Amino acid sequence: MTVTLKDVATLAGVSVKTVSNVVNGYAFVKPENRRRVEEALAATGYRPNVGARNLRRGRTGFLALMVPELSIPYFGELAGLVITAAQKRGWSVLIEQTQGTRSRERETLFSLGPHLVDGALVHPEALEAADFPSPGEIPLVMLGEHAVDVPIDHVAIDNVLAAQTAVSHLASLGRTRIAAIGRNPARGTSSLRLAGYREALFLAGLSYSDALVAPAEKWHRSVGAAAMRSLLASDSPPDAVFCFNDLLAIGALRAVAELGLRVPEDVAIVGFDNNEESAFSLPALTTIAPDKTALAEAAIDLVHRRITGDKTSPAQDIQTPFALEIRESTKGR
Amino acid sequence: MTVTLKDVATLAGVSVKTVSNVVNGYAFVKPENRRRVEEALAATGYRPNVGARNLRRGRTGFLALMVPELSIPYFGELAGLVITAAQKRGWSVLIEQTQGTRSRERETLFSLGPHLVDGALVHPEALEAADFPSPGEIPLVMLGEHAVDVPIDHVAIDNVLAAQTAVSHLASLGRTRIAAIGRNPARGTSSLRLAGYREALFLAGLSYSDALVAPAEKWHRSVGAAAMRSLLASDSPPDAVFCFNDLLAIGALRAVAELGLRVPEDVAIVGFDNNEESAFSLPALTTIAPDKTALAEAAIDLVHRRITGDKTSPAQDIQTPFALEIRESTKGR
DNA sequence: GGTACTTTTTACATCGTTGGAACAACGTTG
DNA sequence: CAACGTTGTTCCAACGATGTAAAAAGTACC
Repeated sequence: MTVTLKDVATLAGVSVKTVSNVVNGYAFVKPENRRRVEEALAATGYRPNVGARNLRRGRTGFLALMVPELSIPYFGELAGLVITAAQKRGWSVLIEQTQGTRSRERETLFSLGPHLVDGALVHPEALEAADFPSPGEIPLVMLGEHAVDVPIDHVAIDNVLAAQTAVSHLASLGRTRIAAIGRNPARGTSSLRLAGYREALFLAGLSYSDALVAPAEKWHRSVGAAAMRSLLASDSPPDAVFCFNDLLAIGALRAVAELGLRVPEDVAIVGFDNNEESAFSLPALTTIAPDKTALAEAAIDLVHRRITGDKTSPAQDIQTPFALEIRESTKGR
Repeated sequence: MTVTLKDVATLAGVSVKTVSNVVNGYAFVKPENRRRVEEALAATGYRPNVGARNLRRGRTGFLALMVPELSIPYFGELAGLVITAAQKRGWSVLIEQTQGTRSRERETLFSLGPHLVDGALVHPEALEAADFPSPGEIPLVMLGEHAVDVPIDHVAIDNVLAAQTAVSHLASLGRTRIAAIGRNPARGTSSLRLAGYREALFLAGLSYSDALVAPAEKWHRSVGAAAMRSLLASDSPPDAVFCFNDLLAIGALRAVAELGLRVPEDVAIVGFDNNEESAFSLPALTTIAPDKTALAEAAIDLVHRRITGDKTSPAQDIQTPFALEIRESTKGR
């Protein structure tokens, strides 16, 4: 049923290796033979057995991408871009979901044998430094915020600066009671964005207050709504909110609307991630827009470099660009 | 560096095969030897070489999932569920994106050699019957609407009935000028949902009018907004709209809002897919909610059955449940 | 102690492919 | 025409695992 090199060789009347040579574009094959082999190839519909080839070459042709959940828009979008970038380099991408739990992340990281994939892009959420495998197992690139300090290649935007930019924008609109939603000590991202938030407050001459920082276990829409409700229920409610991602912001928008308040007149809202949906919310969401394409391509670039040779140079830390996308939720319509 | 069976065997002082037997849980191994092997296994940190094992066994341990684009929420959510369901059965999932173009879909389908993956779940958008590979290549399961008539296992909800349900809901609210957005002759889904739309109109005693059916090349938010604008600009604008997916509906919501009209008072809107974001739009979207988990699990079930044995029984056609999720965009707040 | 049987281990071939060495064929050259 | 470099092809081993079959070890019984 399945056609092997041997079948093609028999049909073409040459050795298996000659067929292999044709398939792999080896230069020195007599035109006559090349023609015969190519005909046999076409006639049989030969497809190389990737497994066997990789066994021989010591490569698998696969990359793993580890993310919390594909159903989260940011990761869906990112995964799509990573797959596209990987394809250009001839890799197929295997996706592993961890639900953002530390145990699943550890398990996944550990299960990525060198035989399964050539390398991996990981977007950790809760991993700690100790969880990382001894370096040199397989090439690893970390995506997203550099929560822990491990000597591993890493690509992300400058989270502190991005958060600071978002909050400074709110301050520049004259808002003085700027809240934040998304504090979560277990997530590295959270502390970076919180740091940016505090920096911006400081630069604007505003004072920091714990009461204005709402925690959020999961950064989901419903959590954002709940957090917003509790902020608005306080004695001195905020006149602006920086949400640590767009989902929280979308939830916040809804909570504000349900209380009959207006965005941005009563409360201005800024998100983070620039999910596609955020350009269409009502009102459209002002947000930090990371260049996700650049992120995906830089990551693939890095892992490519590690796989093809460079095993030794020190871990790199690449920052990709971002922009503040100003929309209706801060500037109105 | 990499540990093979041979290394473990040397360390344990037994033959390679005995180690293999231990690894694979073969019954007749002397307790003493088993212990020694297990120690050696632990000491070396042996991980089986998946490629080699599969070469021998003729299995790869991978499934492919072919979708148009992961950044589309429906596919992101579905892919997540498929991966989870596959994992329970010990498969890893490889994702291929086609952008919904026929050529990419054909290419992808063709490139799925039997060596690369054990089976594939495909969600075609533009494929035609002639594009399908000769049956028996690798197990294939079609997800989503059965656009073309090919003898291939297939899982989906009843699209005609679902569309009919959605539109009947609008009619039951007393709406009489019910429009539709999403007509696209190149997509099988479109004709099914259009058929359901017409059925519902008929059942409600409403007449069909081409003028109320807006085409949509891509079912994206911006297209939905544009289509809605043109519907509202007509002489006798609709008082309700059935959008062929949630993205179109989200776009429509925005167009209505930009014109200063109200949903659902002036125009009621129903979507299709129940994307997570649709529960949080303003107003929240009434929509057809397919049971995506059931869909993913049924598909994995089917492909599992085909891979492990049953190659001969006729193609199955499984219908998974759906529900009408009534929210603010039709019933108000 | 020999026979028959069961349990345990091993050697070997094999999956489909490619790298390397060996070999064959060829035209040039001295 | 022998020696030689160049080109083209074949043979063999290897990648790491497992199935098969046969060898070895152990047990039971007469």
